Amino acid sequence: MWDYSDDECESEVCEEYPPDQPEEREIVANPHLLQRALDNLLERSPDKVFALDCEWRPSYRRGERNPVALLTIASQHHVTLIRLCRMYFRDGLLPATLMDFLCDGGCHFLGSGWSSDSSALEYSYGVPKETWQGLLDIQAVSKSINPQLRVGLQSMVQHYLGFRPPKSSIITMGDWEAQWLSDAQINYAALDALGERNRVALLTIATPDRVLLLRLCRMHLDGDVLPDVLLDFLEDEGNHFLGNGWTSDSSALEFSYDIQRGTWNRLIDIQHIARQMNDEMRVGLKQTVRHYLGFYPPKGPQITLGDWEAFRLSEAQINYAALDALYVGEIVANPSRVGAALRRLYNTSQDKVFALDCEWVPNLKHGERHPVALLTIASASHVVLLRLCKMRLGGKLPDDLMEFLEHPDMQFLGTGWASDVRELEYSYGIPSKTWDGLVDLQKVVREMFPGQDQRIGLKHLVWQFLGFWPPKGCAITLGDWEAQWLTRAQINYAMLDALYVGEIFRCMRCLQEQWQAEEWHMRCMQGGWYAHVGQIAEAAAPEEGEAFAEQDTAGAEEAEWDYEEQLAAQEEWEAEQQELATRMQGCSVY
DNA sequence: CTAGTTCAACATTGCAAAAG
DNA sequence: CTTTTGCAATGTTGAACTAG
Repeated sequence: MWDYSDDECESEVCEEYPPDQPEEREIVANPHLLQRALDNLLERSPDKVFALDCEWRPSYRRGERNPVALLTIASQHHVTLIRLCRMYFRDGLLPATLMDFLCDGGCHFLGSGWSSDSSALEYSYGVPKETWQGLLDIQAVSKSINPQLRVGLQSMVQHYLGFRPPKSSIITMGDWEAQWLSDAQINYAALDALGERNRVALLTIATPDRVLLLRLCRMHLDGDVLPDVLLDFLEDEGNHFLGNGWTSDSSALEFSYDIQRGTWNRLIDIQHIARQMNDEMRVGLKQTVRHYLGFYPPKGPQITLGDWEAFRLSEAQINYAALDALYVGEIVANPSRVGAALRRLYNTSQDKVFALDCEWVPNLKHGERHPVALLTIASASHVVLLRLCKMRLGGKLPDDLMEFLEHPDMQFLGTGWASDVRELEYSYGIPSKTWDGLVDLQKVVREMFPGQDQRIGLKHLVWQFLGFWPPKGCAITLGDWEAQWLTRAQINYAMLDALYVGEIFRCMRCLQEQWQAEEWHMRCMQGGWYAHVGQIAEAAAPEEGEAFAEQDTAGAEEAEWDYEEQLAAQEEWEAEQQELATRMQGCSVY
């Protein structure tokens, strides 16, 4: 049945032992001697740590699987080779004596790359995979302390033991593996290295959670209930945990060990922190702040979310009032008056930068599609509301308007303009190339902050650059834009919507000029925004800027505050890392 | 050689936000 | 209410390793 004879196998085992060979070894090929051999093994192994390995004949054909021929059980000073191939088991299952030994809760088992061995044992002798729940796979350990190192035996031996394993035929290799695993010193060496690595290698992000995962795996051996030591450690308010992309890990843990996600409420995800460290602007966002503050215990002056909101709101009132009072609005429903209105708009504008926005009756039902009802054009001081739905245009915009829109000297702005382009093309056949020169602030911000959440609506832009949350009632947005008379609220809404866009753009430009902070500069360069807006700024006349100086300084101050907060957070994080490092020292995996 | 795994890249799905 | 869009979780595939 076997390619190589039994004698050959045994002689290899006997002759090729390394110098530090075990004092005793035993080869069992008779089921009746099994109990005695196991007792003997237990007796000589005070630490009850046993390494396991299986050997079977390689299969070279699809579907062909050879049963496990040899099971090696090794303690520090004793190796027992159980020649399963020589034994006859009545029901094809391993004898109870062996199974009892393997399931003994008082013993600790080790393996290397055990998954393949366990599947082979299951196939050969019906050993259920659950038997190995408490087995510690040193490949996993090695991976957790040194993810770069290959988990092959060659690499691991060389790394942990400092010499190259004898490279020879498959047989010697296999036997050497048995010997290698049997030597508990190796395991100790590996685990010693683990403790050491834990201290220094904590920065390698994968380490903490892998180690923690191993602990769980290890603890599970001793009983179905999670050990109190571990639970206490996890729920100890004095401990701090770090993770990297923890969401997926926590779900895996929940699935595997039924650990509640709530356990990780206090866990700090380094990915989040890192993202915020690199990005000063987005920290101002409400959601990010909530997230941010939610993770850090209140320090110094208590800054709650409510306080934040209050702080913002006071500014919001100022801004909102200023915006509302500053602008002159004009509603045009007569095609013949479009030209005059646009000329007024053009003449009162100093920088020739115009913000555009469209409104239409919402398509509430499937297949419904309403034409654009209102086109809002805003300069820095004037707003023109063109009620296209009242002009009886017959699917074509007035020439004056088209001329205005296609004028090369003017700069147009929009946010999320893609959908507006679609609607305008559908309603009035405006070719999309008309908008080639249009700056979409949404796109600009997306370029500025790569890697951030790209779902940036006008609401967020206003918050980010103007410092308050615009009131955006659904009732107005979803209202009837084709009504005979627009309500005051609708007019306000439409005006502000367009004005916000213009204000944001001017705020950006002022920030660009005023804020010489290095990060900002870098970010602008990176995002290509500098070139984008800078070009426009050069072409256009200088901005009067008086009305907005207040806002800009406020924005700059705030950004600076955020930046300082981040520095503090970074220091705190580093301190926590230190603490964690010392803490992890005390919690070796084993 | 085959079987099993791990990890990446890619596609798919569901969800939340934003738009009117 | 519908639609679109990006994100995050999930599923799938294939290459690279490791095992005998």
